[in-house]
Amino acid sequence: MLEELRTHYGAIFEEALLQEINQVGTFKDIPEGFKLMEIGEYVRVMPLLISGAIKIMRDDDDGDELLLYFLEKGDTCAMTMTCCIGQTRSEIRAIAEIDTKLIMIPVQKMEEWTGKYRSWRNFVFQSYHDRMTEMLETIDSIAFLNMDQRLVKYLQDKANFTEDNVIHSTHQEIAYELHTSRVVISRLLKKLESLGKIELHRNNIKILELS
Amino acid sequence: MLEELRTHYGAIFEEALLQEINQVGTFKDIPEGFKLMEIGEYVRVMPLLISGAIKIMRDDDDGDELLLYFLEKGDTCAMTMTCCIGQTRSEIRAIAEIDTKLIMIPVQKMEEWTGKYRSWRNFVFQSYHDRMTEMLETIDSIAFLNMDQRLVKYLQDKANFTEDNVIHSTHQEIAYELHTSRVVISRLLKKLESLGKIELHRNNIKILELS
DNA sequence: CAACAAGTGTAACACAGGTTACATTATTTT
DNA sequence: AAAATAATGTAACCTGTGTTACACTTGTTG
Repeated sequence: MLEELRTHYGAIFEEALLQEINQVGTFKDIPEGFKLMEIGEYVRVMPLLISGAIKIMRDDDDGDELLLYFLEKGDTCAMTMTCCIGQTRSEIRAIAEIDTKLIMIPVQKMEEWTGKYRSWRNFVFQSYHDRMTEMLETIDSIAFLNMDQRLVKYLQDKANFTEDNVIHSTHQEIAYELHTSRVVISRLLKKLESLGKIELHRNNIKILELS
Repeated sequence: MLEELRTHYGAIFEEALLQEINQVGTFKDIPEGFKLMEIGEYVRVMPLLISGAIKIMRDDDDGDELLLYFLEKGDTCAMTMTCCIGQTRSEIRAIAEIDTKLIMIPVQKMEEWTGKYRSWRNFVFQSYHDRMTEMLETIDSIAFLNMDQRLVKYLQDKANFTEDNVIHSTHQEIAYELHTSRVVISRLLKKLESLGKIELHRNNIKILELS
């Protein structure tokens, strides 16, 4: 584990901290689709991503849902920290988008390290900042963009972080994440196809040239 | 200043920290409408609110804007911290909604205190958490609610934190904050009035019974 | 292989809310 | 007081997108 830890966090954490993480952290392999966190659950561990991607969704009581952002390698769940400290429940749902490797850190350590390691503090603050920025981008999208623009952005983003120009999603799945209906997504995708920007197949969408 | 500081922050900060804040902080009286921060500006100080309210707006390049949330007494601008540390530019615009008293803390101190005072760390983390939660609420509103529901929520929120059931805004101002047009707001307000929930006057709206 | 489920394509319609245009009323400026 | 400006009221219209309904295709299961 120490090896992978060093690869992804060696540049930002000091040696002593790396050793501590190696000691108290638990390495986990998470399969695609696994639910890591449900709304309303208490948070007891903090994840440090090694590889893969975790989808963060917002849900309301009426079954409405919306994709907020993805966590990738080098990221952590910023909300986890304060949820732990403040003993509050999770506001979001976290699902492995693809197979994912991560290290689980127990709550108490996080608190301890914040006083002890400057690099840890900076990491936590940076994480907060990154997540804030992504929330702002999400707000920009839903407030200022039309559905067709949001869809294009969604396809681009997904192709980027999966490093695959074929997106393995059904129209229904995309509709859930953008909080719209399947018919609307099918309609807009068809328009994109007729513009020569994508190719539609069953269960997957090939991106030709979106930008 | 120490007195007011103690009133609002005495319960959460340790004595030594209160003393330090008193020494290095600058007390400021901000008049209603004053712009504290513009998008793209560098952030050099961190505000601690004593009283009043600060409106945080998101803008895009095309002149679109949207109200994100309000800061009140006991709050601070969470984004400020990491903007300072990371030397990045502000992503948001901050305007005094009403006359506001606050204490400005220079950047270097914040960093120092984070290592030195546990109470300061907790305060900063709590602030991040609160702001995150408010951003999520904003997302809920724009993603899951209709404009009439958002308007009602807006009126309620505003009446709450100004502790005044008369809202001193024009329809145009409300339209900007909810990112819609004046005509739409006028239309919906008129409907609320005909339902006996509000009373419309020039430059102000009296809330009768919204919930 | 028949039956079924899942995924997609498409038409027809409904409606919230954005746009344009103009009238009316209140307030400020000259 | 006249003129200009700001705020509001309202009608008529347009568009994006959500909804319903149904056909068709592909893969799966008994």
